[in-house]
Amino acid sequence: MRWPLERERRESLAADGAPRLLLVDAGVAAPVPADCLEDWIRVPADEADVQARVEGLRRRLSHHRAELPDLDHDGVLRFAGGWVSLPPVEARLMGALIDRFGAVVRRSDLAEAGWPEGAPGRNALDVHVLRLRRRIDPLGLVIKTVRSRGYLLESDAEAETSDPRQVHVRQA
Amino acid sequence: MRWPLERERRESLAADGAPRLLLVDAGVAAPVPADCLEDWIRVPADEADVQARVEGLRRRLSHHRAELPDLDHDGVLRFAGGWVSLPPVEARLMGALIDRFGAVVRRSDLAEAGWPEGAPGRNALDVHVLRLRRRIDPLGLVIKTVRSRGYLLESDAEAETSDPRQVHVRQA
DNA sequence: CGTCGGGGTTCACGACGACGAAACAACCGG
DNA sequence: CCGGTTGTTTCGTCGTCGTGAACCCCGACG
Repeated sequence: MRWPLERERRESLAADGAPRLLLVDAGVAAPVPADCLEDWIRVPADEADVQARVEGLRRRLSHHRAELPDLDHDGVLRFAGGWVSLPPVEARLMGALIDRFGAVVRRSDLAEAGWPEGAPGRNALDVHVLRLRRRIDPLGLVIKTVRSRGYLLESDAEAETSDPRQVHVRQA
Repeated sequence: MRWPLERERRESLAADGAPRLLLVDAGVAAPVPADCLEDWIRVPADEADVQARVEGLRRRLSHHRAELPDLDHDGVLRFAGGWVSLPPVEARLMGALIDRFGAVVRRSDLAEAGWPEGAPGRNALDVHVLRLRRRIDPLGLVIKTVRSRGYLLESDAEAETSDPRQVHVRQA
């Protein structure tokens, strides 16, 4: 991406833990990388050099961090360098969503995961999904609704590239 | 260091886990970094760019091997260039927190660490955590509460990226 | 073409429990 | 006597979790 042109794009990607290569314009002070998944190069530059940096980023990405959100036994959810703590019910829901990260989890399965001893009212699940959404938002995680089928967890970087309506139709 | 002149020095430093900045001569293919603590720049280069890369490496270094707070046998806690002395009980609590730095320590485990001969009243732990918080604040250390699960020690640099719920009003 | 209803989202509320904080009493070493 | 440590009590605050209800979107149906 361009620098400093695409400043806010950099921040949103950083929040998601996505790798970034900043093409720094001449005469601009070089930015200090925010984390291990960011690099920069001054343009104009040799194409081979750019490729070398991209390859370096790619290697760090795979070797360094698992792409999956991680939920430990104490209800702490870690993702993209940040963390939040989840209360018991939401931790169990999140566990079920992570098990099928990127795929649809049916409402009944979620209810089963959240309340093994039998679910309370029907609306309880909706409310907990709402609260879970708010909680994981700062980590760059998103819970999407697939109408009348269930919910789906993904990182909001991938979320931009998919049209909700098409997902709805294509699920047949 | 020079590249490709000091090839074997690069390998020995890499083995030690030391950060490296390769100054790549013109006309030589750029090497792909072996790990997160290596970077390269093509010479001749602007001095400011070199400094930016060095700073980036430094930041990654502290990110990777986050220096742990150090607690000696006399109850002196050192971190980030400063120190405070801790009374016996709080020193034992801090020891348990450092052992699991960045992870959740259950209240029961903390109580066990603080009072091996049996815990006093129920609130004693709360109060000691409170006093510990005030003591370590000037060092840039933060004890976060993970409700109904325990406590978690981290440096306040990483704290910015985490749980936004617990932003406390700071006291004079 | 209106309206009805299912599916989802969001808010407000109440009950309960966990935690924070201050104030206080007892203790101890210099 | 004084200041620092320790433990307790008490009260206030806030997070958690279920419920009810308002609302929105959209497709079905007469």
